[in-house]
Amino acid sequence: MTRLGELERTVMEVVWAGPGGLTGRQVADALAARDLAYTTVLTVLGRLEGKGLLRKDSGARVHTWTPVTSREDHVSLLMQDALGQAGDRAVALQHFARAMDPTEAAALRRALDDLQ
Amino acid sequence: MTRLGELERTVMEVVWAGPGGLTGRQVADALAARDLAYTTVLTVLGRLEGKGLLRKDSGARVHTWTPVTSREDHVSLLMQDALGQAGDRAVALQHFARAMDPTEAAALRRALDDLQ
DNA sequence: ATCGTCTCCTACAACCCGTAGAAGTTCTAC
DNA sequence: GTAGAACTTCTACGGGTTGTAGGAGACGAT
Repeated sequence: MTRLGELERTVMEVVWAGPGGLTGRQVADALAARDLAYTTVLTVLGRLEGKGLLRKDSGARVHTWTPVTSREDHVSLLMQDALGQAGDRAVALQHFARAMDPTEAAALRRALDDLQ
Repeated sequence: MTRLGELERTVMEVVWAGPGGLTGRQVADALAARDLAYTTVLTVLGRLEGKGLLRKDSGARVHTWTPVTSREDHVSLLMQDALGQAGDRAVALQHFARAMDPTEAAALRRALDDLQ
């Protein structure tokens, strides 16, 4: 599991927010506020592809990038990764539960109940 | 939340496993298998202090380092950090729950139940 | 044929991390 | 009380990652 830099994360968020497959131009436009060179965006997209987070669909002239996993799946992986660093996983989960706000704890409980 | 390198994490594990406050020598001895220079260990301890993960208690001659948070608290923070990257936190929690193994899910459920 | 646009490759500076030596200070053993 | 051991602090360097981007080449439209 490779780690992401700040811009890389931002780009992932753009792609996740998009309708499934974005061109470099579309991503660059979405990041217009950051005033990046177009090639900068392409470089980052390429790196994210290299990290296995994006898949490139090469059209004749224009390519599009699509997220390999959903944002929530990705987050879930990160959380499991973090949990994997615990010595005592049950205790870590306890701490995690204790640190959650009540509505979120309820959501998590529902998720666990829907599990079967 | 700063990120940790591999050696940094290993050193944290040593300190977490220790009886509360370890000297550089003790940490270096625990890592003898890696055959590091003593000063390497000291450098890492200093960096971990800079990152706020260790507190240095300076004795007259020998200093000891103590973890600022428990390992499980640290893990819980990492998990929350990861969760913070979700767009829809409830959905992310769902994915997380679904990816857990049953006994661990049970542990988490217990933790949530003990919450009040 | 020219201009705009796209991709690919290369590059560079900053930062992080693993790694450690040099120098200075203090304790200890003779 | 002096030599050596042990300890701390400072500095450094090499490799990897990340943000940033330019140049060159390919291709389509006018």
